[in-house]
Amino acid sequence: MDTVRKSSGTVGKALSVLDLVASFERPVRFNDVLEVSPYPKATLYRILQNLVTEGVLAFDREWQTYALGVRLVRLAHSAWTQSSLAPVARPHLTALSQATGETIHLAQLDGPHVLYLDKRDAKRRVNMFSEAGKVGPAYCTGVGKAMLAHLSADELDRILPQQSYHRYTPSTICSQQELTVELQQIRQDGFALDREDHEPGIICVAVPVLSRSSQLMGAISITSTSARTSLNKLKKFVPDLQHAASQVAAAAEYWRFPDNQGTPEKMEI
Amino acid sequence: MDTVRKSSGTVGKALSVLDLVASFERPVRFNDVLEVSPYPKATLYRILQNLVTEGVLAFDREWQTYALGVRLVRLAHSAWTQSSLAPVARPHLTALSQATGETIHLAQLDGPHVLYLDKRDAKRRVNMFSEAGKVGPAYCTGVGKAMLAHLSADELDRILPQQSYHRYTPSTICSQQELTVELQQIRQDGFALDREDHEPGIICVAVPVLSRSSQLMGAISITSTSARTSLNKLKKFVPDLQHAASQVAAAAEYWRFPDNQGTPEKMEI
DNA sequence: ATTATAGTTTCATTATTCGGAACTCAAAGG
DNA sequence: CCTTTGAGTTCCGAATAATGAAACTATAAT
Repeated sequence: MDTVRKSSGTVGKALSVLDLVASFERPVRFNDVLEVSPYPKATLYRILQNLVTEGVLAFDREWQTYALGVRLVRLAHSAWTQSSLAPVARPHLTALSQATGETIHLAQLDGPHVLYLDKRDAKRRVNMFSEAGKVGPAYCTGVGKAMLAHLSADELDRILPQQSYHRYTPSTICSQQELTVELQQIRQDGFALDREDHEPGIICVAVPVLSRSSQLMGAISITSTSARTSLNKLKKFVPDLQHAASQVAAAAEYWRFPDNQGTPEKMEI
Repeated sequence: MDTVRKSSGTVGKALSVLDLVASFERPVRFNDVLEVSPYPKATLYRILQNLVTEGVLAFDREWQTYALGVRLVRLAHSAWTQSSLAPVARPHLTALSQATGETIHLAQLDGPHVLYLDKRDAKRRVNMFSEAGKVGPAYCTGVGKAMLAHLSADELDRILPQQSYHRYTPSTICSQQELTVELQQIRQDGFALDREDHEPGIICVAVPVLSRSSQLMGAISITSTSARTSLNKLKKFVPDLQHAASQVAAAAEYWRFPDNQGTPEKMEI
């Protein structure tokens, strides 16, 4: 189902096992993993042991189960802080959320999937599939389509075939052809719409976050329900979204600029 | 400074490089990493390349920098969801926060450090990886001491020498001897106090989360400022804390119980 | 033109990993 | 009580991947 990454080296294999354990969404026994893993018993055993000694998997003696370890949470904190748009985008998301009163999402691409990095809830609570760290499909979400539309042809060729094109709702885009047409439109408009593509009753408008050199950095969206508002009303927020996106892009680019600390002492002399 | 984990296998080396990159708290150039890494140029180069192809490091072509990749955020989301106390503790933390109006922390041990898994601010909720995922010292925080007090002698022998015993404030416990005495007291009392050990003006009371078999699972704390309240007043919350801790422990143990799905079909026949 | 610095590639050597097979252990079945 | 079964663990020669000194390239500084 979920595309397995090419796991070339030893590290790749270890990470693929980590993904395998993650995919169970509960602590698993050795045999559970063995059944779905491509590795022979002895090999898998050793890989699991390594991961446990490295603290990236946790082994529960009592239950004899493996689960993802806390070391990952620590690493993710660093990842969130240092690598992504998330920290610089924070105040802008809050501002958007307060200005619109709707749910705001910040996302990046993780391979062929959308990965949600941050979220602001509307005052009124909407029950929805998404929290920081969660992944979702790219071909049928607002942020996903906004990002796909701004990838290079090469990257699209690699990523589009990896989409599942599952029909979540009657309005889901279910083929690469349809998607390609939609992406063309999105590129022209500068924003993407989610017309209940992914969840019935959930609509959204999204814009990409692009660097000065038009490199894709991520996407921001405003989400609501068709009961409360309409796509046309949501579209009114596009300028705000675009403003926020450019602010975030500028902040992200500026943020890494001062780190030109190659040889500061020399320069001062 | 920060203790480097024993990195036995290939995976260990890769993870140690990941930690190295994380420790910069900003995107880094190859040479930055090289200078602090124990590996020769070619070796480090290959390790970094592997990590990039695996999506666990991100390489920025334009700046030629490495940063932790989003794949880690996804894994951490799974780790948070599946392995830790965090998901089951959530409602209990919220309840505590509302009952007391103070800041609540949930933490676990990650090696010798305290790793914060969740937090309730007196006022607003906190984003997942911005606060959750942070690490702190064990020997001078409420949650840290509460957890250390309930480790086995073996584990203490391993972990106590790894503490830094840095004097953050005049009241910081700065030696293993003093700490051992304090832990004895904590074991008797059933709760730990932070008497501005870590930050001036910040006080806290913490209790461990223990399984039925007295295995340490984590710790919960109520934090406040010495300006607003006192240790004696905070102590009044100990029963609430202990109640919450036992609820969380029970929930966590129950939660993994139904997964006894070894041979369900056979049993039904 | 020369030197210095950062990053990349090569390849013979060395160390790890691989995985079939054999083993332990505990529980289920006769 | 003995046998069977299956999960989990260990062994060890063969297969594979990692290692790192050195050479190389590209770019910037002198």
